[in-house]
Amino acid sequence: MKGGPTTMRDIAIKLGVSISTVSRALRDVPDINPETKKAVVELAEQLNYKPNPFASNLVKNRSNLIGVLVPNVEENFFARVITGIQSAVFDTAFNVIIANVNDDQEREKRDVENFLLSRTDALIMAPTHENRDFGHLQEVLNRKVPLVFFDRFIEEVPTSKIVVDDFEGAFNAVEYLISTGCKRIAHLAGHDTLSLARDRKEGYRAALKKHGLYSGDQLILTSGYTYEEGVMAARKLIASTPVPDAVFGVSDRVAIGAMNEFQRLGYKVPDEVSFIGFTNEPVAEMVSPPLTTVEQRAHDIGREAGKMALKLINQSRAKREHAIETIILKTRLIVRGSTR
Amino acid sequence: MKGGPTTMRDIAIKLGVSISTVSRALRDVPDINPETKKAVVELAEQLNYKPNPFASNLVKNRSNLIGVLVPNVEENFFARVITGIQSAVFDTAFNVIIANVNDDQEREKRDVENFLLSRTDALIMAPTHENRDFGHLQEVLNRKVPLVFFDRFIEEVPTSKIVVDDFEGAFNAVEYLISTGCKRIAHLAGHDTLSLARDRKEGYRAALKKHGLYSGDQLILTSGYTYEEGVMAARKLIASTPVPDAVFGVSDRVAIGAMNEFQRLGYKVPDEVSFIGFTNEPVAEMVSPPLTTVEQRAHDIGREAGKMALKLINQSRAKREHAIETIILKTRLIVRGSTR
DNA sequence: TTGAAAGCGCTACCAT
DNA sequence: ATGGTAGCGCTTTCAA
Repeated sequence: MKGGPTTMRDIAIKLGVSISTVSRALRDVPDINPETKKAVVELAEQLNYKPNPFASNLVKNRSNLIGVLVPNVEENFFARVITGIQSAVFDTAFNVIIANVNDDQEREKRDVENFLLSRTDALIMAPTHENRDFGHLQEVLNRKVPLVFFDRFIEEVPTSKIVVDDFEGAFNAVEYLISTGCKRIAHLAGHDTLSLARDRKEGYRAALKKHGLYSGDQLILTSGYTYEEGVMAARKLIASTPVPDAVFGVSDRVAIGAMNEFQRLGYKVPDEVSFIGFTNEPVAEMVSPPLTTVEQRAHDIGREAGKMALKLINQSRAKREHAIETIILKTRLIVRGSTR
Repeated sequence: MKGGPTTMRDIAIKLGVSISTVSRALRDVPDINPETKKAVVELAEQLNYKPNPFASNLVKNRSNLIGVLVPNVEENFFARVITGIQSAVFDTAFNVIIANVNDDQEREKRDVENFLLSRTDALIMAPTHENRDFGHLQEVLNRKVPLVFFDRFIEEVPTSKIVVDDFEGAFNAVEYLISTGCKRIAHLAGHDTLSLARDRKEGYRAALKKHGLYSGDQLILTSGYTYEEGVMAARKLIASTPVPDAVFGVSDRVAIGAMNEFQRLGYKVPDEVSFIGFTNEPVAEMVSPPLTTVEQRAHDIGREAGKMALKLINQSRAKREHAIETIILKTRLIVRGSTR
């Protein structure tokens, strides 16, 4: 009995059994006398015994930690994904540890290495934009640490992923614009480094083509995702002739930036110009008019990613190889006041 | 040489020295021959040696983890605080582990206990609304684990904290409304369980009193913090006579909800009614008109909290007692279009 | 300045 | 069903 918290040793001594027996009683192992088990568990309870995670981690070389890397927690989408992951993992033995990468590949590398050092049992991540160097992710695969991508993924790194159907989401959005009578639909696009940006752009093109409205990419502006970039893009669109009668943004923020700037310069929304965004952040319903957008199901993405990580962890333990699985969630168009 | 990663043992054998020597060489201990140290460090580098955190944690009974508990990551304010904490901790030996408590005291208790089990070296948290039971926090104090509150705090739990001057922020906001000619200023208040809600309310009252405009609390509505609650509150205000000519909200969201509802029902903002919020979330500049608000310096709060946690950890190590320190950051009024 | 040895708390293997 | 023992990788006495 040394000062610190109760250990198995304490329990073993008080009960006159061996430490091994205590260890077995406290876990779900078969070979244990129910009465012994009961006695141990009761005494453990009474002495407020808590296992020391380091000791068992050291032996088992696992951490019971799931590492999550997001580009930026301050983006509501990623915050919601985190909540989703946590809800999937909440009543398991695992804890979630979050790294905020700030869309910086160097930081991503560093954080992935840190997670590997900490023996995280799985990694869930949305890789950064500029991923040309996959060494750190390859290392994750080499070590057989389960890796789950969400939202974004890297073709060259074969692993499981959870994404939404970006193509279809964009397609439906643009088709909806067409159904309300819009003819000259601009797209504020993200950079082609991200598959989601490419897919949304493709969905946009496909919808136009289907309805005979596609005549090249003149109405595509590679703006980026932010509010300010939306404002800038709007100015360019307004300078063009004729001015578009609808704008489909790769993100809610870029769409809102554009919408506000159009309105500031005197255009009526949605009468003269319609706007649709992508993601359905809370801000979408607070702006005027409320933004029609594509629900990206952040929470579901997170929950599925968490579930998949847990599943892969169990598979690893059973020494099976990971099957690479892709879950594609369907989006849903949320119609609000920014469209006719 | 067993398959796994390089250990100190591997280095010791290759160099023909003892493990103790390797251990000393790899840390900053004085009693070590510079040449031995050099040789060890070089070989370690070459073999890509990485210390096993569990082993050293087991011995030292520390985790190099700083636990952060936030009510809800999906609130932009808390996401920004997290970024701030991470920026303070980034190039230290520590990692930040985040728990998302969902404003649920039971979950907070559970997560605090988890952190204690994981031997987190410090805790940074904004306690939940309904904190009547402090057992888990008392336990943190008992164990001499540094505890830092931010944004919210609990009088009964004496510990260091980082807050903004809520009273002054509210006072300045309301005084600004008065300076623009508003006379009948309503306050959408939070519940008195949170000191920040009480302080903002007091700041509101004090500004009115100073200018002879206070005549009781009839214009105070205890609405809550959300957009929807703002919408509801607006309806009540509009039903009252006379209708207020300004609204000061305890949060940006509640202010925006109210502002949108006033506008929907035909009121001109800011000509007929002015609005001020609190926090300066990004949404504040996206709504129409852009919301005047009190900058709450989330990032600074996080950075200060992180720095304070690190400082307290070092003090603990030196076996000194913690000095309880309170850092009060000054707010700043950001004037936009929702006020005259 | 270095080495040997004990031990952090737990798991897992081999006996019995 | 239980106990003994070795060992996970590291830090930290104590001796030399």
